[in-house]
Amino acid sequence: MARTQGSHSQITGPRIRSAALKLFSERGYAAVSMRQIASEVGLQAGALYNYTPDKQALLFSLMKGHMDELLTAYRALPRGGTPQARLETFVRFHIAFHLDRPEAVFISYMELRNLTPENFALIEELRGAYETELQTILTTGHDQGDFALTDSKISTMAVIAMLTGVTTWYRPKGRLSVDQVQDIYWDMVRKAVLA
Amino acid sequence: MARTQGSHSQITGPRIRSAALKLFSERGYAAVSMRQIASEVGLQAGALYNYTPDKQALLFSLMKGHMDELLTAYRALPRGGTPQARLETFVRFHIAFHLDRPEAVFISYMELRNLTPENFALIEELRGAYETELQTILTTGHDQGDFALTDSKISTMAVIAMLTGVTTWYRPKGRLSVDQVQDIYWDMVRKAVLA
DNA sequence: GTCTATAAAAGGATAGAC
DNA sequence: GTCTATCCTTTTATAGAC
Repeated sequence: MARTQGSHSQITGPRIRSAALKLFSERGYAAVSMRQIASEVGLQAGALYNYTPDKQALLFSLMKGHMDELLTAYRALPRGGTPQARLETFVRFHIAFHLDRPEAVFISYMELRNLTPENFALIEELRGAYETELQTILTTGHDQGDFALTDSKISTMAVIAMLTGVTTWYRPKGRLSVDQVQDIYWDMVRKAVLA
Repeated sequence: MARTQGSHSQITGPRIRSAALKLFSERGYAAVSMRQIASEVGLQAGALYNYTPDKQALLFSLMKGHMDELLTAYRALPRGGTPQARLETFVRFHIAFHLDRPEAVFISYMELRNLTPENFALIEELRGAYETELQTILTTGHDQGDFALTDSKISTMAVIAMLTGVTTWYRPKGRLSVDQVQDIYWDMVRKAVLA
């Protein structure tokens, strides 16, 4: 049965992170109190400080973890093939990855301004690295004559904005599967950059 | 010279709205206090309540004003022509309108969750009406064989997400003019929905 | 219409008992 | 490792003087 006191260090940390992820994504970092996070986990507020030095570190940890996971997962994919094949891989990966963790995606886009300047710079560097992965594909394809782009940086931003937008409307119980969504977006992206 | 007391009802209201718009967009609704808004205008916090019943009403007023302006401005445009011409009008309008008021755009996308349920429903209705304008263009073009769409609702969301994304990277002093940005995005949208 | 003053609640974070 | 208790600050909103 439930204990109201005792030692749970192995599982309490992840539960706090999970609760913070949920509450931050639902209500926003600034609108969520440490007491609310603690309550969600079944703790008193003071106990949280055994796991994070402060609220800011908790937010940063969630965002850093998300960006690290994004880059690691993408870079673990096979990288060969034509620019078109690599672009298709990117599109399908981006959609699947983002639809799989909507809360972390939401936080990572919405709470940037609540990071300290130092933490913001670190997250932006990771985001930039991910964007560069796509931009490299697009410029390679452009140089080989497969793609027609006026400006590779803008195309990069446009494609990422379009793809990330799936998280604003997709619902797992909805009428479309992730596979179908991937097919539809790949079709639009493919045509949009076509030579 | 500056007065520290006195009556300014004609201009204080707009200045409060302007200050709130700026601060909400920079730091987020929940992170901005009424004192900070008042300070930005050169008032004490209590004076704000001559202009708004509470903080929530101030946020809602800004978002409602933005959405009303968006719909009114779009519907004032000429509506005739082929689906392709109407789509181009939409794309260019959406970019120009959004780049012209980045703060209101930011708030209207980021602060939805800080609205009361009633206010949220009202804003969502306006957003839905705007999306329907685009979806109508796309389905008309699809039915006439000009466009090839797997799913008109998804195409609508994808195009809007892509276009609205300009506000995340565009800077007025940057290397591209609004005209150039419109050209680039219109090229991508046009190809993306092409039959 | 704005000020000062204040009420009443909630916030982040810490100390010390267990 | 968690609890209770508390410090100190900040918050939204109101009351009454000017």
